[in-house]
Amino acid sequence: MRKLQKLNKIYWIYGGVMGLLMVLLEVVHYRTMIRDLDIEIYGAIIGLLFLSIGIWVGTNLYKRKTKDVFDPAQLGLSKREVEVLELLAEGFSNQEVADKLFVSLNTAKTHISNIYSKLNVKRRTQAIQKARDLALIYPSKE
Amino acid sequence: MRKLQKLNKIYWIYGGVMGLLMVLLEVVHYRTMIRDLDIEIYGAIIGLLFLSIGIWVGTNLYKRKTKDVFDPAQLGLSKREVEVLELLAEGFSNQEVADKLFVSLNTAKTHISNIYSKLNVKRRTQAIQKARDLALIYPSKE
DNA sequence: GATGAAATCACCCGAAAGGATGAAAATAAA
DNA sequence: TTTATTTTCATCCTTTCGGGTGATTTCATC
Repeated sequence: MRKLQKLNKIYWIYGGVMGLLMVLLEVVHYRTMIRDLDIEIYGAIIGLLFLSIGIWVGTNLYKRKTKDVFDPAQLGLSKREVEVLELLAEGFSNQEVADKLFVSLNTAKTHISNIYSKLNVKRRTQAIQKARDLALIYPSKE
Repeated sequence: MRKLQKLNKIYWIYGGVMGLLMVLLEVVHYRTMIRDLDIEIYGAIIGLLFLSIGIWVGTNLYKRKTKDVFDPAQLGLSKREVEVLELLAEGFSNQEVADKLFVSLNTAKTHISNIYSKLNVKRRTQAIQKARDLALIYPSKE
């Protein structure tokens, strides 16, 4: 739902930009016609213009794909569970997670198990993966 | 040293591709001249061509930036170990890694243990962390 | 004050992961 | 060809992880 809306927005932006560029193309076109420039120069201008547009679109497309922030609550994750998840992603063992949160090992395990079922995964490495993909935790250092 | 060589290779590839595209451009150009097509069609072809080229270059440029910073050999990691490391980062279990590489579980475990000692870590989550930080593996999916 | 969600803890059990060690093929390098 | 490295596999053992179940305590909300 929300994702679709976002995507649609992106499409609108791209569409608008494309439309503007079409107008620009026409302007350049008629300008060159009037001044009777060589067709090769015209082609070069068009080429350069669209090349830069393509690069811009390409980079932005790639950026879009890799990000996108999510709401932990949407997955039913509690505050505490997000905390645990962050510690998991930092490579801590169950015992270490328990120590850092000042709870027992059993409690930590319970949280972790709940996280797994809510994220629909089976291993901690997968949980970290998923959390990263959903940007529930910081994507990387620095 | 090796990194520079790699980059140079990339530049050569880009250069070569660009050269080829110039030739292609000329071919399209003369073809349209001969057949006396409208200048607008010519422009559209050039535009589309360079747009797609731009998108391709753009995405690849972005990928380059985020990848390939470190030399695995510098840490003493063998080719096979890097392979295993990538599978670890994708959240696979020891058994799954073994299956994907068509080796026994014991072999996979040996590789993994060696990776740990070479990366100076104790758990697989830490290995993934470190590999990510050192950009030994791709930062994110796809 | 009752209700429900969140957080806490415990116990059991099987599966997976990790450590230590040894060793046989296969490849690469000398 | 001989040496060195990589890749492969094995066995034994300990620790950690994960699943399942049940229970108690906060805490906010109605």
